[in-house]
Amino acid sequence: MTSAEKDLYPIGTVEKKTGLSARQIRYYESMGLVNPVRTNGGQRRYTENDVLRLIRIKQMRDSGFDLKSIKEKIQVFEQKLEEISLPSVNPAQVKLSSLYPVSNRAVLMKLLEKK
DNA sequence: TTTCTGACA
DNA sequence: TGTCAGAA
Repeated sequence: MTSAEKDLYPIGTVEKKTGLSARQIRYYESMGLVNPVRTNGGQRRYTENDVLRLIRIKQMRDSGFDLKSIKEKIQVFEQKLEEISLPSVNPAQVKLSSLYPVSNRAVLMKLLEKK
């Protein structure tokens, strides 16, 4: 199986997949909660990971968290991703299994499709 | 037709 | 957040 994770969705599809309105999706982006890429025409294109991230945001929102808390949560998450991505870090020094329930870094990176 | 930005209720 | 306008 080749690379089966290059799908990009327009905001309309994301609305259906997440249950959020385009208004909310764009607003969350302005708050730094998601970073979709843009087409030449300026339209937003979301990856599967952006969709999953938006679903998590929606769940947290429904759980009573304000956007500020959610934003902080995401920033901490991104920060941890950087840590485990640093080639200078020895796997033995990072208790990956205690941070995320994945068997290895490749799986995690694929799940989050980060550089 | 769909999406974009800005703006107003 | 919803929704309208005007443009792409």
